[in-house]
Amino acid sequence: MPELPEVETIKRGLQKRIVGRKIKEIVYDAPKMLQPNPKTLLASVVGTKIVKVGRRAKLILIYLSNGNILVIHLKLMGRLLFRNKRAPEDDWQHVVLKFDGDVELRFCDMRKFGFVRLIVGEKELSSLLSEFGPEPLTPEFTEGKFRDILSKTSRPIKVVLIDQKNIAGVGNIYANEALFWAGIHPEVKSNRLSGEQASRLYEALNKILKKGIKYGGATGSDQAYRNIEGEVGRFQEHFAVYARMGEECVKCGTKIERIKLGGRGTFFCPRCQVTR
DNA sequence: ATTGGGACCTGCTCGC
DNA sequence: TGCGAGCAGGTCCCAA
Repeated sequence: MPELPEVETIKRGLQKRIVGRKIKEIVYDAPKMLQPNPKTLLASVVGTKIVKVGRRAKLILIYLSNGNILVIHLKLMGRLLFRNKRAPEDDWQHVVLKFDGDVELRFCDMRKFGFVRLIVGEKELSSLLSEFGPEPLTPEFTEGKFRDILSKTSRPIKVVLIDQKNIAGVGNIYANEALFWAGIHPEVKSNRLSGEQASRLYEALNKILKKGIKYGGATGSDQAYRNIEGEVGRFQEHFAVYARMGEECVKCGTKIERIKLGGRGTFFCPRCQVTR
């Protein structure tokens, strides 16, 4: 669920709330969510201070005063909630970082797919992060680079967009939306896009990711996504195609269709989104 | 080399 | 009303 804009929103919240705090204790009831294992993680984390918070792709990076880094992935349903320790327990609360000042960060995840991973030093971190493609909304993500990536494969463009090795942070929602605004059918082979189409898609992708951040991310009908204060996002109010199967296209009124691509739901307007 | 499917888990919705 | 099948935004791993 949480894609680049949602994770970015969470990161910004964490920057305001947890930087400078000391981690006094970590409690958990789902050992698998702590990697490589709870004992190792706790031993090198408890007692340190948080020096900064970052993001790469859909990963949250929490830099600690001893040079180690906590990497958090929320997968489909994970939430990070910043709470006073006396606040009532949250749903699916499985890992809690307890800070000084009677506050804590609660990692809640109904499916326990998410994880907190201990990374020892910058070297291990850069090797982990090097697996990802360029980061959108940064200078490294140029139109030239984007076109180069698209030209290297014949997979459907929708599948290429959500592959983290190609472009970091784009998931199902934003890939569907970007393709709609670019007027491109999701099944078009990536290396068959015209220069014009690739250019439009580059612009659409950047625009939709910025818009997602502006609206604080998207909280779908399952209500899964929250920012760290527990609030829902507002980008879902601006979905053009995602989760709108059978509803009218915002541009032409044609009914939005749904197919399956890359193993997941893919939504598009059969009239506005063309193959060439 | 790609790509499709299942696994990881749990809860919700839909159709019979 | 009850029940099982199918589905869910991410990623990894394996087999074809």
